[in-house]
Amino acid sequence: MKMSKAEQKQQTMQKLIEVAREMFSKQGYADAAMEDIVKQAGVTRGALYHHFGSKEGLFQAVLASVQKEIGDRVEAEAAKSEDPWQQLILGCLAFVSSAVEHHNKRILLIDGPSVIGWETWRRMDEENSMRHLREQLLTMQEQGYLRPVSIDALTHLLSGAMNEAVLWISETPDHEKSLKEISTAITLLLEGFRAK
Amino acid sequence: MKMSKAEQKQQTMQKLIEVAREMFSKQGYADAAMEDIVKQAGVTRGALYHHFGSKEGLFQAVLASVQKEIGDRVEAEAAKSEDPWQQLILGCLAFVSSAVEHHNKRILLIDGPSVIGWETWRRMDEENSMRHLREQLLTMQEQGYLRPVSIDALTHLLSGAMNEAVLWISETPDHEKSLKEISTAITLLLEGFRAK
DNA sequence: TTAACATACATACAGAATGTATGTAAAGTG
DNA sequence: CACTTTACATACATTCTGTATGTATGTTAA
Repeated sequence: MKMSKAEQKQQTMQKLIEVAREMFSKQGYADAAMEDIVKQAGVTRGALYHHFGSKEGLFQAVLASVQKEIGDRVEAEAAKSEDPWQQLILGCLAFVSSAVEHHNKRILLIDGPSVIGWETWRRMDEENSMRHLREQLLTMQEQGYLRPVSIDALTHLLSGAMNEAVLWISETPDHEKSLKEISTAITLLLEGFRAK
Repeated sequence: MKMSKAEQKQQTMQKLIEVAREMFSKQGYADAAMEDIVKQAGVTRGALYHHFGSKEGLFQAVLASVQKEIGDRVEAEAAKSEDPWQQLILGCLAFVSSAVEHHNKRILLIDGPSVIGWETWRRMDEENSMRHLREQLLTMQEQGYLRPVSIDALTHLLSGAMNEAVLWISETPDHEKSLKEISTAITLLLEGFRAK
């Protein structure tokens, strides 16, 4: 079983990301020691620093993988309808529910902005998981579904609202109930922007 | 000029909080070294650990002071109207604009949840700066101003939206312009919850 | 008023964690 | 087949938090 350098690299990085993702989400970034990560991944500090350069670099890789997973689910869910308004609502709810299910909220929403800085975090968020939201809103405004309003402002308001919703739901004892409450509230919230 | 223990304590703590607030907001929590903080405050590590117990303890004290400042401004602003609906809008805008002005967003919104944990951060936020939002919404619902909706859910949605708005505005080149856009958007957003 | 005590620090040190410099074996390349 | 690059391992330097201990000064009660 000979391995090419490329395969080896891919495999080592993947393993490190997996292990790090687990530890970052359970202990938080600050309390996860590189020493433990490499030990559990079966390599040494050398491998980690060779591929990721720093602890922050590793975190960024982990964050990207989490964002991508959620982004894919949102996209798939939104595509289930033809009506733009319905697509928007479906996408929002898909984001909230899939982010809640995923036990990586800490990486995605809590440590993310703090560790890599808000600007970088925002850029990554937009590229991976929030891209469609902005596009969807832009399209809807062009087609006259929305009242006149700054799309950038609206995008951030919605994004912030949903992120906080995810964290809140995760803290409540009855996820299903609070998810329903959030769904209702988001639907009403969006109603405010519907062109009359 | 003899100083009582109580005075001395008060003075040292205040000075440490001031210095720490400066460094936390400029360099971020992780990159602010206790050594530098105590040096700049003119005391030693002993004093810091005596009063605050840990770096996290110091941060929590700093966060509380920032939250209190903003909370006071929000309260004052909201009290300028008699109409509940107007009060709500005034309070929201006061929060956003005063948090934007304040150059401690990093402490308040970015490092806060990460350093002391989201649950603790939320509790502090509710006690200091977001308390009135929830109360205001509750009152308004009782008086029939709002559609039937979970107040908890709504509170978190609004809070999250505004926090994100603050960060976004801070990043834009023209604060005044983006603040206006956010104001419009928030007003529309709230409109969705108005009882018909 | 003075002995006993508590408080507010200072100092030195221990422990842990990140990052870096250097070495090495294997794969890739001309 | 020489030689270069890559993917690591290992040892070490640095830095930072937290703790243990010492001390001077203010406070309190007999």
